[in-house]
Amino acid sequence: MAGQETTKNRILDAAELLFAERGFKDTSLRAITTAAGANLAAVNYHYGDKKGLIRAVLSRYLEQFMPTFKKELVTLHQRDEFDMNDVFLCTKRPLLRLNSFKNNGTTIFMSLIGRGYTDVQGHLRWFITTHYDDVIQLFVGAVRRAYPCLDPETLFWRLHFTLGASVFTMASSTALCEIAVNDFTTQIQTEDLINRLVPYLAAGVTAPIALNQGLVVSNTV
Amino acid sequence: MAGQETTKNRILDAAELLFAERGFKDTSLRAITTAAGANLAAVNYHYGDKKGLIRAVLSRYLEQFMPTFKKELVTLHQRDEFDMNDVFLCTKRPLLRLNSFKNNGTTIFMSLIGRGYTDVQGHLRWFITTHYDDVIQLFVGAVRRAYPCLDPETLFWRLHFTLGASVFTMASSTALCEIAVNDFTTQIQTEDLINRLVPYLAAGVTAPIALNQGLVVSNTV
DNA sequence: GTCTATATTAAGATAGAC
DNA sequence: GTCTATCTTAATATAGAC
Repeated sequence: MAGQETTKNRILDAAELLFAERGFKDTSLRAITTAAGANLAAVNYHYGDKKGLIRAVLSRYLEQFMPTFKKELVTLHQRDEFDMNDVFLCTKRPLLRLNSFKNNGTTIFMSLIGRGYTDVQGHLRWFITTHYDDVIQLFVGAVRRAYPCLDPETLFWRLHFTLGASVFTMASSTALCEIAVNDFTTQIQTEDLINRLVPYLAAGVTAPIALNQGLVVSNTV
Repeated sequence: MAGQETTKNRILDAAELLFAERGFKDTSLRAITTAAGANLAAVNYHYGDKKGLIRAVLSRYLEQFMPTFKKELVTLHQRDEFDMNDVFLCTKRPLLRLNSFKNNGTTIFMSLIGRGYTDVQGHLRWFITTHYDDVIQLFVGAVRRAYPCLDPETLFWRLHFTLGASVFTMASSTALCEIAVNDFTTQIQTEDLINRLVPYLAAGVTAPIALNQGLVVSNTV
């Protein structure tokens, strides 16, 4: 079904690699079809246009990731109490599972998410909030339960910072980890990266609430 | 000297706004020259090519930011002791000073840095490390002094996470803060954003060192 | 320094034969 | 479904008059 070596699938496979490496805008349909050993016209035939191909690449990964991520979150919510590390650790298993779905799957997925947020403005964001809003709500709810004293505005910003740290790391992880390439090492590195990222994010989100530490430049009273 | 209303400067002013908004790749020379009220050929005449223009835009801001940032770091290093918040607060005054250099200067600079790291791969990174390596070293040194027990690898990754959270927030700050537009409110928001970001980053960098929390999938012993 | 006109390149997309 | 050939558009860049 999903893994057939059809032209349509070869294009998808080639596209996700190139998109992850160079970004969506910087990857031409010619580069994709050449890498896939397909004809230039094939993309338009099978996916309508480039946007359709991007959507297909993103959704294939999201359909792998989101359901298992949701399961983790549901399980977490069943516990009486948990901390912020537990919340972020919910991403771990779903992320690593992508490596069995596809070679280097975790890294590719991470890069794609990063690209999707920086390259195409709002495209991915819209996709996720319309299709997977329930998962987002579960996640935000878990963060709130783990640290209830966060006011909504601080929560909003800190989740945004978190997204930034994750997405940026993800998008450039290939460039950074250009050391080892074979599968086993990649597996180790991916898990290691998550293990490093989780405590950082958890500590950031649970930081003491900022005081009003404005620079007093000219205080008249 | 620097603020003359020459065509060359009008192009620079128009370019930095458009680059910050849409990114480097998505901003055509036509859009820039039109906004600047200049002829299309003027960019090539004054800056050689588009890369030259991008460099000029970036370096004009970096020349404003880096020297004052360096001063703050030197002053910090003179103290007997300081914590991680103090380290990150060194960015605050230099960043806000950009608002007197130019309207909305802080936000524009932040966006440009964000764009520079995501759009053009390595371009900005090279620029900073070759021209301002001393400042980077001072900064990393301050982080080390504030939290000496960090091993080099953990330090490396956490600074990278920090860069990601900052850069991503910066690049999308305009999109997020599309609420208020007038200068006074912008000033407030910029400072507020820094005040929110600093404790998050400081807490992340000083998080407890990650234990080896690997997923035991199939442990044979 | 500034303009018009144009060269060059590259990309997305489609028509129509097979 | 796949291919060749081609259309269309848009971008960077330059030549050469003024």
